[in-house]
Amino acid sequence: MEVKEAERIVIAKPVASRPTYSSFKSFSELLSGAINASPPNVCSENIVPAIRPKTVRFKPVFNHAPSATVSSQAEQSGIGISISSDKVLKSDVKSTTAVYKPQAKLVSKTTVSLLANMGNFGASNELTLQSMEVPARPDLHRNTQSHTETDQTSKPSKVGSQNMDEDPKALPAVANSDRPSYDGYNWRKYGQKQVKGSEYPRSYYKCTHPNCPVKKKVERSFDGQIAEIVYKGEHNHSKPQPAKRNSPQGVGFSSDGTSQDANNIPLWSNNYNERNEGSESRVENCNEVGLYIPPDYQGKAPLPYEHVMAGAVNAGGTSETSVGLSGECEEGNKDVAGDESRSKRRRNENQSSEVGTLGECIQEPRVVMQSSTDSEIIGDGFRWRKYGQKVVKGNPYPRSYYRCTNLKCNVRKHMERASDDPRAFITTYEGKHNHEMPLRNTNHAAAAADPNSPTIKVK
DNA sequence: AGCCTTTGACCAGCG
DNA sequence: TCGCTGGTCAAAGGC
Repeated sequence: MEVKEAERIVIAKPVASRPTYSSFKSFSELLSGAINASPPNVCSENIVPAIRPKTVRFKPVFNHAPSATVSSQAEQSGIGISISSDKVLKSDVKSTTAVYKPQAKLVSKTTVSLLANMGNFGASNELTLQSMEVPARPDLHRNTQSHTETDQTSKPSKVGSQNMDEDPKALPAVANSDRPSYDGYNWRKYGQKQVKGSEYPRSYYKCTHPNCPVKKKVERSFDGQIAEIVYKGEHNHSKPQPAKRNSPQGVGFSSDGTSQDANNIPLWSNNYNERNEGSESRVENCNEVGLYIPPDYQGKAPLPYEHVMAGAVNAGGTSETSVGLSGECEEGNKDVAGDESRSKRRRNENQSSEVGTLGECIQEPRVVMQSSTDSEIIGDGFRWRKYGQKVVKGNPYPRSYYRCTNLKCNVRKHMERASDDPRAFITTYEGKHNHEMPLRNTNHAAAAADPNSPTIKVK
């Protein structure tokens, strides 16, 4: 376990400084570009049309760059974002967790609270929300999947739960972290296993759609935070319609993770459906940016940078924009809890509000605010609107949810701070951009060029 | 009744 | 060829 993180960490280590927005963009842009475009560059492998959501874990260094956003940090730091998740290291694609360690600063509770206010979402599905440790805004962004992605461990899991305190109903969504359904697809968990290299158990999910080959692997921290999410394959169907099960709990991410959430949760729901989560492939080796992505990494989470960047961006904006959903925090833990019966978990989670410790967590009613502002954040080259924020049970830090502002684009991303390692940000991308990057200016190039910008190294 | 989670066991790939 | 590890299967149980 330890090892794992270490590895992850290794992956990206942004410098403490916060990325400036600009830089951020560039970086992100690069990333985004990579993502979107399937540039000829490198990606020799398959071009996956669909975006694969990836979970990246960033670990910000706590240098505090107060203002620096993660992204910037990354850039500045010259992060090298190397992807070295264990898996990555290994050869396999497996988990792709890129760890990025921006120096995020921890934010005071106040900040947190603010953030929280913004929205606490609990995402629970895949993502677990992390507590609000929030770094100042930028930091907020945590990149997941993965899913992954909270930290009860290190932090008082309680915190996360706090949110949950709400009524079960209110929290409805507490979804199970297990499933990542927030992406709009329905998933069935078919296995869970403790993987050698990773600290957390890995859960295996299959898209419940009849002929859909898509599978996803999610590693969740004890907190429920998603440490890593790896998608395989592309959905050969549209997203299921929202109405599904009921989630007793309510909206949000259902415990099941399945689409329920979507249904239930109006807020999110809009987006829930994302497109494909995964394409099988991975990200392929290359980013558009030209960064080389290790095969292993492929398919997995997005590059750290992105997240980072995004995070930074978001961060800036996050608070502002973010909408907060409250409630659901807990879900993420599901897996964690795993063993417990779901029902119990759900109940407990929802009901129990033990949590609450941190003021941060906001127990807010599920409600949701939709992001009022549409703050559009541009981090990775795409414009993102924060539509939710939630504290996940295990993670004291809030998770922020972003959608691509492009009307036709269903891509979403979740960012959160790893509960187990506040310094780490986890970003999970879902879906694939079906449009070009809005920002062309940005400094992708620059970023790329920027020595500070993280570099991805592949084997 | 249907669907999902849990979990131990089994299988396949790789070194 | 053996052992390890990851991924998947499938029974049991719950909602």
